[in-house]
Amino acid sequence: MPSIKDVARLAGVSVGTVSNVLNRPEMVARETRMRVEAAVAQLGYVRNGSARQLRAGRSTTIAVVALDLTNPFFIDVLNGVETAAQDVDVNVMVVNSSKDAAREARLLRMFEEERPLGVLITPVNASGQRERLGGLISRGIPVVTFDSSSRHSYGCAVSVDDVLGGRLAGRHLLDRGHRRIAFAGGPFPVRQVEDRHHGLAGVLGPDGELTVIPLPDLTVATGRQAGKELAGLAREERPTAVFCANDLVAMGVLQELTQRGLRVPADVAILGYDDIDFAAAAAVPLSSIRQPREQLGRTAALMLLEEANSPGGHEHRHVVFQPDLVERVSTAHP
Amino acid sequence: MPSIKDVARLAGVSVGTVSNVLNRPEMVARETRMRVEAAVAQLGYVRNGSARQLRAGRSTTIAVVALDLTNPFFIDVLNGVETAAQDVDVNVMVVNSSKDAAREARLLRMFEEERPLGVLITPVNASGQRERLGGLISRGIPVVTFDSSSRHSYGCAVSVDDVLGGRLAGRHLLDRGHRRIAFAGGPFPVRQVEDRHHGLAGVLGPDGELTVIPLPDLTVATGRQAGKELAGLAREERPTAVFCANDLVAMGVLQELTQRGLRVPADVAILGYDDIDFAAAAAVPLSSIRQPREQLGRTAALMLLEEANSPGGHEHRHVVFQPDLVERVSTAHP
DNA sequence: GGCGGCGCTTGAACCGTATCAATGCTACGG
DNA sequence: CCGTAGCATTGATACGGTTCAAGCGCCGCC
Repeated sequence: MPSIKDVARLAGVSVGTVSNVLNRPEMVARETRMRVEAAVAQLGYVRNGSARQLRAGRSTTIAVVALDLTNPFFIDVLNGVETAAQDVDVNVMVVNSSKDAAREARLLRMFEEERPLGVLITPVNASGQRERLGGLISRGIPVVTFDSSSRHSYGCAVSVDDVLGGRLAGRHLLDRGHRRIAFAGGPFPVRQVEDRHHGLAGVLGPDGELTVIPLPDLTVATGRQAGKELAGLAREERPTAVFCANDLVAMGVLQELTQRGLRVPADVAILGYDDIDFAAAAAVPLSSIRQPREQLGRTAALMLLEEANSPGGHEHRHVVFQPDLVERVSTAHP
Repeated sequence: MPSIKDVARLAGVSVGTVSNVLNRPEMVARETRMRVEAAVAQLGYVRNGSARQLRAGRSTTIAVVALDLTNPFFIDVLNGVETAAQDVDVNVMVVNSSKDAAREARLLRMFEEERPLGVLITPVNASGQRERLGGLISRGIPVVTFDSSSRHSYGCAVSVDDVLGGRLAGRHLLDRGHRRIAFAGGPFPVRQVEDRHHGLAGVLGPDGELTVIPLPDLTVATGRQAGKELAGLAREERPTAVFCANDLVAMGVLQELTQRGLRVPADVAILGYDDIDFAAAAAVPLSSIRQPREQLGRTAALMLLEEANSPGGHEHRHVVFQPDLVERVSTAHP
């Protein structure tokens, strides 16, 4: 495997010069540069990343710790991150915590060793967050949390106003004439779930009647569970609309209701959250609360890069985006 | 930032000893070891990954170049990879080529510099595959292709028999009494698409009447396009079943047909491919050809690790899995 | 008592690169 | 003709580990 020394020897220059050709080509004489470039090509030389990083003390890739890659929401966020990173020639690597705190801890420990340019993370849960992220932060590795489960973060953060999302949902359903409304989601310690519920409840006020269908998880499977519960209720006490804590749940509810002969939206209206592509593609296209996913990712990446590039003082910021409502058939007028 | 030297000084030993405590603890005296461990803890020392890797010449993380993270299929494969890697304490990092050849090339170049333990990849396309992967291979970095678009690979490969998948689909639809059958998929240079079509066509023989609805891409959107085409046909010439090149397409077809008042499976049966979770959760649960996704990933990872651990001779292998059929409502008897 | 062997530790070499002070060279102005 | 400025190149050093031959002290054996 040719090293920079081999290149130097072949080109008849010193290693310093080769390094200059590679990193600051403008400061080496044209003729020398060409000789070096020829040698590089001839040997098929490629720089050694570890050596560079060791010397430089910093990497050039940012790490994203995704909470759950099976949720398309994160994939879209990821796209935003990659867009921003690409512009400044920074690489993005993704790892998957799969909502597993132990696994997340392992990954973060690994990053303490690898020292990426920065870490973008949706932490698994609030408890222990401080300890798990502390190692990175104290080592000077910028950490930006996005869509965090915790209300207060250590460092920069970007999120979407979930209380507002809940309010949008509530107003929309009231507008459509619904008064008996269900909220399907959980677990409740999760901030997003709590906030969305809270926003909804706040808007309904005394006029509405709010039923909560608690779920252990936000997946299609638990959504079906919720659908089953709804379908089991007598018509006169069944909510006429369900607000689901995310689109996966909404899809499950939709499927179960449909299969049990209930019509959406005529019998029960369904409103989801996240506006994932699959939601629009459902049999009854789902209305949903849309989060600016790519923008979320892009902004998070930009904040991370900014922090990484300002060695001195850096003001941590907290950017909050606003969700909006996407109306589709599942909440149309009966 | 404390280095190994600081630890050595604090513990009153040489750096070599500290290194031994970290890497071969059994060969250092108990008392010394404890002193070193105490020093490590006190300083909060963590090893420098780049330095280790520079010295060792090899990394301990394997890289996965995913073709398209928006397709849940790959996420499941990824899970299999992570399972296998976890067992031997190897990390997995994911990057996303997004079906973009230029991007893939950039990522592979980066890996030539970073020298991961190995690279797992579904190449964007067959053409140019040799050049893009050649750099890695000639540098001794094992490459395993999975679900590759090319029929012949350089190195180990794991894939699923798509021709068989097509045959299973064809037989099933014939069994159900269908004779006018459509295949929706594309682009055709893609091996998977070609093979699935080929398998189907082979089984139909002269009895059946096969219509091909070519698509530029396998997404929900193009699936809707296909659905529109189907719905536009007069009843007597409309195929009574569609075999879709993947589940995303099938979902699009399903949605469009349903919205245009056609019943599934009564008017048109739909058969998908991949058996992603969303397929089971569709309004009309989709029948689909299932690929052993996690196993695909697990096997690919194991082959990669094996190659990485056999410095001498290593026989490249090609493992082919068999798909099977999952029957659901979308192809039930009318 | 000397010697061999064993268990543990040491110190130095090395991995491949970036950086920077020092050096050499040229050309130019005084 | 000398001093100097400017440019291109060099060579040494540091980055933080791992590894390995060599050293050291101690014990048991002959």
